[in-house]
Amino acid sequence: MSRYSAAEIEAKWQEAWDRAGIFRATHTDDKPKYYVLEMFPYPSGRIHMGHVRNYTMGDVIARYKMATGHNVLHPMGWDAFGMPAENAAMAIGGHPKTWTYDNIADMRGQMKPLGLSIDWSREFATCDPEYYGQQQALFLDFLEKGLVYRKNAVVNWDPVDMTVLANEQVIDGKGWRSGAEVERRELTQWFFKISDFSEELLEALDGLDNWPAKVRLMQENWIGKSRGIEIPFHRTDGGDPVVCYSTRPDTMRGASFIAISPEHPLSRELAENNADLAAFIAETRKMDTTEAAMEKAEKKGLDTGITVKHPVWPEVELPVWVGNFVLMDYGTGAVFGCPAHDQRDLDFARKYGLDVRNAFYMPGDETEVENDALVPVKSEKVTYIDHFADIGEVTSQEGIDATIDWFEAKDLGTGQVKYRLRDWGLSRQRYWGCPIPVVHCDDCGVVPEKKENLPVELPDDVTFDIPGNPLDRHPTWRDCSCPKCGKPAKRETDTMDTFVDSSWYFARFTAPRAETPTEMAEAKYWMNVDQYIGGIEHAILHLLYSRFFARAMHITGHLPSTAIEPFDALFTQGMVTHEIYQTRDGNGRPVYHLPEDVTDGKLVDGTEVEIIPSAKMSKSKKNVVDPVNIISAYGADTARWFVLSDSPPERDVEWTASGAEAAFKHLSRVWNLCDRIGAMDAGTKGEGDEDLLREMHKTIRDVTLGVESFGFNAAIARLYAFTNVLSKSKAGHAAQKQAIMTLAQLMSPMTPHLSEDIWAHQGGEGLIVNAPWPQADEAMLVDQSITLPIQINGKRRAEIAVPPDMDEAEVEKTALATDAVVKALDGAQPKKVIVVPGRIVNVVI
RNA sequence: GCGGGCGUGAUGGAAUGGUAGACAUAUCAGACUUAAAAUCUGAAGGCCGAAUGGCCGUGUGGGUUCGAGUCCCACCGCCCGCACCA
Repeated sequence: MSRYSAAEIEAKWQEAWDRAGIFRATHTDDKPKYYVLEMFPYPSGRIHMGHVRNYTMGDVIARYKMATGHNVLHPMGWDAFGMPAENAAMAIGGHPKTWTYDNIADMRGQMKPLGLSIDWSREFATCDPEYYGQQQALFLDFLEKGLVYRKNAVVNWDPVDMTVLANEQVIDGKGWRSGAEVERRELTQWFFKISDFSEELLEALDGLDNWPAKVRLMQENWIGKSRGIEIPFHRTDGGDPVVCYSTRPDTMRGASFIAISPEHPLSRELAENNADLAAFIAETRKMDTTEAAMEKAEKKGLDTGITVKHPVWPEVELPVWVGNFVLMDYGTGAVFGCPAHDQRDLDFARKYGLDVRNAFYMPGDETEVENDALVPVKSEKVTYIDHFADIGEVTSQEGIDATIDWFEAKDLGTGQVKYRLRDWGLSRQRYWGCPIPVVHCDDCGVVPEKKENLPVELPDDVTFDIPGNPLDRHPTWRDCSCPKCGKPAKRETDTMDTFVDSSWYFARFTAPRAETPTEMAEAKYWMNVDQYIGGIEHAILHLLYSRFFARAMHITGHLPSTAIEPFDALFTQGMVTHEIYQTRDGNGRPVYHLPEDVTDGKLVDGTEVEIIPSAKMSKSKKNVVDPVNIISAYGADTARWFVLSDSPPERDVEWTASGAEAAFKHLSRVWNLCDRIGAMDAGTKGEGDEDLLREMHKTIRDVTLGVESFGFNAAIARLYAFTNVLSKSKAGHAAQKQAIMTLAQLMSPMTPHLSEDIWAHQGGEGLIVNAPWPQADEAMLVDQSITLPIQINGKRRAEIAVPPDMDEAEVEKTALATDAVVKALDGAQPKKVIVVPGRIVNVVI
């Protein structure tokens, strides 16, 4: 008897697939195409279990689709620009380019043993000049269509990475990568006009039926549509009115002050002749250097001395304050305060002694409140009658809309739809990114580089000994001639946000060597991505940007109109987690230990470790298992099998040594079964052939369903169960052989190497990867006898064995004849008998 | 604060409104072995019982239904996303 040797068979079959060029995708019309894509990795240098899980899921889909007659595209590339390469260059010397390409080579080497069905001929890295040159071409086309523009803006500045961050990249006031508190700076930057697409990006979410509802909802919230109204408040001194934005004009009656942003033009204007105000504005600016501080900062304000008239009751005058809490870049930078119905406004009003006025009265509340009366705040949600608009009850968005209409009808304001989504700032003051292909000319201003001069390549001779952007201080790289007038000019030294790189790579895979960003015929054929798989952490940024890019690429003629939603189906998989093992050093600080150094809760020297519940694998906590070690210990099939088993794919899966061990044991068992069946005499007759084959067909049905619905864990459980049946089966050789070959096929998306080997051992024709997916025989799915539970008043009391086609009346008769029912009825008639064919009988007494 | 999700054995989890706990881990027992590992066989939600069996059981409390882990309402707990957004 031979032993299951993963190392041997995995290398062998990978070579066989390579030789046959099985995974190379070619454009043919004789089969339906299927494009499966996993979010491409950042080349950090090591693959981790998260990668293994992600790519294994994609591989299961890809291989299943191949077996079901699809022309599959399953590519892989590298999201290769970004800070870590520069950080490495700063920390250990060397060049980001060398570091990155070395890492790519390493990771490719670690990935290939997984036996993924990837078309490596399409591989590229975003830092290849062939790729980013096409990205520059896209940029120029976007520029021409007004999809990208330059403006002066207050931006998020990461003082550690020394670069600008998009709003989306600021999390809790900190840089998403560096974790440094983000400052606000005013700079001239490039922006994608994603905000023009707010409504479309929002509306189209409805069509993304095969996206997780959660992701759609997150995008919806991020786009943040709100309907409100802009209302001019006329100044008592005759100056330009102060226009406020509100989504709750129904609270207008409770308005008791106006607050404008320190960055509001009026604030700036007034500050010129008001030293106190100038000081206040300067102070808020200083205070507001970090977003985090802003969130916690006390609400502060300063009275400008200006007053405005209430739009509905002009006799009521409201003071205008400058408030540090008013954002200039949302709405109009000016709001009216309604302290009676807003906690923040109330805090502000109390602090500065401003009025608190009730805006509504409760139904049934007989006492009408005077305009300027101070009333207690009603905290409960109220159904209220609006005082100034004769529009009845205002309880919902419809009521608010009616209020807006009322204001518009009286010419007191203009209804406005606003979005939270801002334009996407893409300029980064970094070296290791795609250069923005424009030139600054003293005479012509900002001039796009000519397409024939693309790619604008990054210079290799740069150093990272001082912080900042090496392109800025490069002696010659900046020098160029103006594409327009030919005079000496300077290149832009900012590079693009790396999210740009990942916003269109899926399209590039359809024609990775094209001389243009895409080739329409290829894009039309392969797009959209039929199944996209990746982490939930990209629910907003990457996926929203990609959706914008697909639209922009359509407008610029790089994608067909059918591809503006690039991902037909999205699946967000959970993480791979592991327990954390820690001890304490002399000062009580935690010291972490690698799982491989811990046995039975103890270190080699016998020290007991503290076990902290499972968390995302992270190097700093040392709760990592290196896929390379797992593959060399057990083989890729074991790793693949285990990351798919146990937990539903969308949930986290905990890596445990015993689980990995169990996966390996199971594969060995299947291998041994194959051996056992191979050793049987071909003519051997046995017992229970039909039972085995029935079970086999049910397994085909269940596993097929499982694979199609991302129920990989359930599919695997079913395969375990069938293996158990097969190993105990006394069936004859022919039936057992059929069973093991089908088992191998059903396992092949998950354990392709083992499956190939079994197939070959059993004399299967060709490669299993080319074999069509087994079909469940309907006739074999029906048992000759089924067991029906009998309930009495909803509690299970007995069961009967009946033929599956027995009619309901007969089933009822049989059920009523069982001892338990006869006894319970005690001669009486049942009130009701419910027969659910094939499932259950319930006798109601 | 707003929005969303989830609560099932010791553990991961399974279950189109129809026998709750499939499958796996850990555990226990047995076989094989001088022994261990490996392998194989079996037990196992809780309580009562020698047993046939009975009662209870999917966070808590109600409801709908012949029948609820699943649907509805309220509450408790945990997780995630968003947020000086007017």
